[in-house]
Amino acid sequence: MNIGTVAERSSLPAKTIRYYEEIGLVRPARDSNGYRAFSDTDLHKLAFLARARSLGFTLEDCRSLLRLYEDRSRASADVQAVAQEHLDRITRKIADLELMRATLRHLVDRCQGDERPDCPILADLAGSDAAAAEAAPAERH
Amino acid sequence: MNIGTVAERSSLPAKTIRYYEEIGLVRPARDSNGYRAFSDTDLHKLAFLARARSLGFTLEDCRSLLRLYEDRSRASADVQAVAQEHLDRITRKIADLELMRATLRHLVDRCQGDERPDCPILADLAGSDAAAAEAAPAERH
DNA sequence: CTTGACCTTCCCCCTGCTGGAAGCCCCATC
DNA sequence: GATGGGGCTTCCAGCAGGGGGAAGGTCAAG
Repeated sequence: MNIGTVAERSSLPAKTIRYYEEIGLVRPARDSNGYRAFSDTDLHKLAFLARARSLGFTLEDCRSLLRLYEDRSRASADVQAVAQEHLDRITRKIADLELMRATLRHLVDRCQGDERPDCPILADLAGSDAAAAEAAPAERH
Repeated sequence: MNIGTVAERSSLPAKTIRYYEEIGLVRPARDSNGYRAFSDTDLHKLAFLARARSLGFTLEDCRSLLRLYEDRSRASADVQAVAQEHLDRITRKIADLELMRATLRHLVDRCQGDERPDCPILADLAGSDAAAAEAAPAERH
């Protein structure tokens, strides 16, 4: 298979596939004309990568997962550990974003949104203590 | 004020402040020795930027907000629009992450986490339809 | 034979910094 | 006056995770 076919079937852009080869995640063979020649196994790996990326794993996580996937004597605990760590990162990220969202929502709600210049959002950003005390649920320090 | 002082007071690294100057967010004067000479206004702007960044605004958002902040004839609606758009981005991001989290949590919970190789996490990533149908709350398409 | 769709490599661009090297500057100390 | 240790300056390189596009080789159809 050429890269276009594989791109379509794995739903990864060709650019991305070339990049994954560059960083050693896949190692397709080459035809005599220099074209990459992907096997079914390569395609399978790329689909694996696409799915892992869609779950938010970093490329380094993907490398580990792919190694485990190919290691028939792996321990499922090792896979679980990678996934659990990622899960924790996601949970922390969500918590961060929810804090931001709460603060922003509060500020946006309090802003009149008219043609006048007075704005609690800018007041908060400018560090007005009154604005901070009154408008921001997230603490400032 | 020299950059070190300003860095401390704005709680931004000196490197970051130089970067903000490079992209035109601040324009400190220069002493005869070439050192950056920050005014109170510069410091104020940097603190504004630090706060806006901590709320997750992009640097381009920051540029807009700073312009509005300095425009005494601004309409608060314009500020609100920037913040609302950012709020929407955050909300979408949280939704994405929550989808990932639900799927991952499900997979991690179903994995035995022992020394055996069988693992629903890898089965899902590998696109096993059985694993997908049974293990993944997030749809695959 | 030409056209157009592929494919190749190459390098720069993005966001938002961070680290490091090489080289001034300034103040204190010996 | 030399020296030492901070500061400060610039520039260069790099991180993730690719995207855009140029310049050129290849291949099958008409």
